[in-house]
Amino acid sequence: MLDPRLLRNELDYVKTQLARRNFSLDAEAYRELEEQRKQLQIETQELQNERNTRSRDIGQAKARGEDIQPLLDAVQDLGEQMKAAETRLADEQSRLQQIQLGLPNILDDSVPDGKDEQANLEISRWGEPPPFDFPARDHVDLGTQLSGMDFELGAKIASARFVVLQGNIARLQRALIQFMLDTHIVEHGYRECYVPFLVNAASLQGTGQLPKFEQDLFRVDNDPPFYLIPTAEVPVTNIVRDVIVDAQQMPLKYVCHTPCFRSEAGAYGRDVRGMIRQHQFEKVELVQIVRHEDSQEAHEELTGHAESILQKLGLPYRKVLLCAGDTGFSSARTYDLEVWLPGQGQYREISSCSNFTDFQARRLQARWRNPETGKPELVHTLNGSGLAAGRTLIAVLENYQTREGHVVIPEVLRPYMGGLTILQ
RNA sequence: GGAGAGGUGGCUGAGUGGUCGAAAGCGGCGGUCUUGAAAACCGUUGAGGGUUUGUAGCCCUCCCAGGGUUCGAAUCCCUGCCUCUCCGCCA
Repeated sequence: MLDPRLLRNELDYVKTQLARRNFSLDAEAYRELEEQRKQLQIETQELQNERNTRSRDIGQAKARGEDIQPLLDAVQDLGEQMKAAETRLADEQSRLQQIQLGLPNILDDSVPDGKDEQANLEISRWGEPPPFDFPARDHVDLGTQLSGMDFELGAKIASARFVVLQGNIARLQRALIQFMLDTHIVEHGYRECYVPFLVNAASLQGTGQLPKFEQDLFRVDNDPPFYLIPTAEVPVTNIVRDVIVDAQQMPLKYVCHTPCFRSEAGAYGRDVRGMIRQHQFEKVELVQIVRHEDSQEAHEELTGHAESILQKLGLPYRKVLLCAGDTGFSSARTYDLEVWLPGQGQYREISSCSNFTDFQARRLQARWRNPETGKPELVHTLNGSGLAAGRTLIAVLENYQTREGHVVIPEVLRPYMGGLTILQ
């Protein structure tokens, strides 16, 4: 959510900023609603004030043993008026709030213009695509040949976009997850956590998935409904919902492995082959809760933590700064890390690292107490995949394949694989 | 699933329907004392919002949430959520 004061005082600025995302804000309509709100709120509060004053007088008169009937008569229809005003104000405020909840974050100045991924800005490349002297197989062929990756079985048990992994391929995915968690805990100072995979609507509104993106989520038929988490970002960031964090505890750094569930509505034709786009996948997520003046630096640091996993695994990747049109709803600035997939002959997203500034914090009422002012201030929230384990598994299989269709296990994973060096 | 108890400020914990946003204690902050610290003592200390150039003043809201009764609700009534205890069941 954007600062309501900013919307009130600098509406044209907001409109210009949001236009970068191709989001069109009807400034005139908003201004009108805001004007009505102001009138209604003043009116309502005046009526409440009168009610309070008169009730106090009645109390005092009664205590003195006076006849209070005339006073009671005088306030006869005050209550009605006040209730009516309160109702109108509540309606008006909820109308405004609905609009506010639908407005995306304001982009950082450094975000390049552009409407889609074509305009993303490549920042850096690391590693070289492996120089195979044979035609590269994709992970579906490799996985099938190694007999541990079965999409038909996934479809039988659940539906399309599910997979069953078995044997050493299943173990390899688990090894990747363990390796990532250990690295972030030991080397990068994150705190591991375990969280609910089903969350309530308030949590999803806090991080920005609701009310606007319900079609991307799986809803569980419960009253009130639960939703399967689309990312650990949701439960982990909600740790600080309605919390005022002590200054000494800042920054908070969490790492969390969870399955993620996405309906992929609107992506029916895309990436239908293989494990690239599944309804369920494993991910290790990094979340940071920081002071506002630290979030830029934290964004670089967190992205670096995700990069270090790719580097330790020896996977070639590039780092991309997303353009205005490609940056997510809640984010002010996002880096994508794209890993080289020999089977596709292209770089594909394996991590997305975002600075949400105070956008989520305002929805979450997530604050910290600034010792300098003694007052609560909104935190800044950040997160990034460190990394998407399913896609990392794919990347390992494809980049470490041999002519025979075997897969060499990267050094750093061998301790997690009981010393195994090759899948065959 | 059955039976019972309860949800008040950072924490503990009071609160006959009438200046209660709320006693007291702890904690925090500031000060006195001290070479320094501790102890003691004094003071101070919730959050959100409106108006406004305003971190000034004035005002509104908030004692789990949502309704209701009343001139007036932390206090009374209803519903929901959550927590705790016991029994049953279960990983």
